[in-house]
Amino acid sequence: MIMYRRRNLVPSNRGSYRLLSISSAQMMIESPCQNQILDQTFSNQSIHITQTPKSEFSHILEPKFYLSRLVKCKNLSPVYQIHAQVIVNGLLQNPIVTNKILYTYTLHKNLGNASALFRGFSKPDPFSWSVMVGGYAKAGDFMNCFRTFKEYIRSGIVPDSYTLPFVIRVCRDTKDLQMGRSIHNVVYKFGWISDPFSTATLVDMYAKCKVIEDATQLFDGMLKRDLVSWTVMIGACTECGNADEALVLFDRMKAEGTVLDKVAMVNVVNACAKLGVMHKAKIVHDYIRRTNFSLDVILGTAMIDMYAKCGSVDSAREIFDQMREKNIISWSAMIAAYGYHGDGQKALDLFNMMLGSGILPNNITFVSLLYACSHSGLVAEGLQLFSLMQDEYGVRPDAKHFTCMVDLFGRAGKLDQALKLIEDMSIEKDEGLWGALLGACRIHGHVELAEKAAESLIELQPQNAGHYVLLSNIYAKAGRWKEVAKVRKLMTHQRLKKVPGWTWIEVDNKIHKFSVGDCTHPLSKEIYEELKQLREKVELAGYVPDTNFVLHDVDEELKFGCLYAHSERLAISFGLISTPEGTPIRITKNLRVCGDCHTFSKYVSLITHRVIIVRDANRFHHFKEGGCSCGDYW
DNA sequence: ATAGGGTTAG
Repeated sequence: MIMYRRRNLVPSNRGSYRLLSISSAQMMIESPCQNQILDQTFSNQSIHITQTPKSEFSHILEPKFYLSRLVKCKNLSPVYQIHAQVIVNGLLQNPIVTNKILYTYTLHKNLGNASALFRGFSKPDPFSWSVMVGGYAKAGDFMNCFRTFKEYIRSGIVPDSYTLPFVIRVCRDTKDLQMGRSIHNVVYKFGWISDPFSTATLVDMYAKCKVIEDATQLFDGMLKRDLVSWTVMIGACTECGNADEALVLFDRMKAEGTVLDKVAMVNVVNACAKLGVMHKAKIVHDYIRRTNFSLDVILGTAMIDMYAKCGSVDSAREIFDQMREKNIISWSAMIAAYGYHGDGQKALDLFNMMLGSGILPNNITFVSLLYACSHSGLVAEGLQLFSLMQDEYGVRPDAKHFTCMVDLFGRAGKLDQALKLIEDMSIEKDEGLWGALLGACRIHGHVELAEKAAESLIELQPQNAGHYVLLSNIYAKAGRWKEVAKVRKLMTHQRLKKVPGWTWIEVDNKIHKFSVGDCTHPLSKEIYEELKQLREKVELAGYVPDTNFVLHDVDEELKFGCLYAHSERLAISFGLISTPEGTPIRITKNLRVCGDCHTFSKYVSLITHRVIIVRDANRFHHFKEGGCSCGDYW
């Protein structure tokens, strides 16, 4: 005699039953099969049942039997089968089995079945709660995730710490700092603060919400730091603009004897990329070599980016060629590397190679490509790519693509086309776009258009003092002193001040940092002298400060004294001078002013072998002595 | 049986 409630299983054909729904299955808990063992074969969610002597099928009453089968489920349909089988065999009372089914539903993002099953639990244990909260988080249903979490906390049962990382991650992904802080309180209240999982996730959450102070405080207070905590903190420093500190942590971590894994290394590599210091990049690469990591896609791609941003596109390419597996991100990173090193043709060649290997470009690939074109003066190619991406690859241009195109036209002196593009575009215009237009106006002295761009920038970022200064300079050049006064007054009124720029010099693998007028560095006298000499050489070589360059930031120039804001031209002049043989002198100027997002040159670097690298908004342009590889628009 | 950290653009 079979003891389950047959009405919950619908007969599909003779001796065969189908599990109707999870809620009807719940009812089966009350009447498990006790006396009979059922031999079952399954197809299409149907259970074929024949009665067999108990001894031959005792294994199907073992929880282990179901657990191992649940783990192997690649999709939902075998899960239904197993679920039905569990019901029929009366194993739904076993919390381990039932929770595993619950977990398997959430793993396949079927929260409907999971919650139906969950609701039938008279006393969900912490495991069940955790699986539900995590399930909603994985499925991207953040509302229900938080709701379930609250219910869990209020349910009165003593919670364990497994649920926390789920909800904290949701706060991180949604950048919901307020919720994150309140979860932090819960963590504290239940004494989970000593749990490295919860704490590491909180550190990560604070970092991604850009509150490095809270991240640091938590990390410093940790009693035990494991590999992940260190990794998260290294990433946090980089994320919040302190890559220097990230590398200090890397050293501390090694000193404590922690062995880094690939994920940790990716974070260290990112710190180097952000810093842009070749010396550090080499140390990190050495470490990676010594530890014999295979270059997987992610680590390899991160290293391509690191070498490219540290100025060596060749080393980047070496890594690229060494990688066995490459995905679209690796290709895009390498294309971008050529782009910001001013080698647009190589970027295009690589793109064609990529297409040849059957990899489809995405929106980011096209950003890198268009960038490469604009910075190499490849106007026709850029235009062609811009239509190709839409017609051939169905990539809708976003603000970044338009920005590249405006830059492409602008640098090539085709301001009217740039303007037309902006006027015709239907998507929202962001600060990058106006910045690109302003950059073009600066080069070509288009005052009215620059005024429009600067005004739009101020409208978008009213707190960015740099925009006001630019606008005021535009008015000053046009002799519109009333407007100048108005803008300056507006600035004072809003208590806006420009953040001073800083400069760093790398000599013999050592970094020397100083800000304008700062003489605290022991070698600052020599540094200023070097800059002075460079300027003299530049002028001897025929460089004349361009007084027609109407829209530059006068304050900025005054500050830096020896270097011009218009560093692109300066770099060409630099190309005519030589550097002391054998001494790697790299002078890097960083106009890091108020998040200045235009195409102003952000760095000028001078390297041995008479190669000049201009770093412009994170991109590099190479100039070799006696020539310029960047097209004719310079 | 369940939990934390990774790549391109900006």
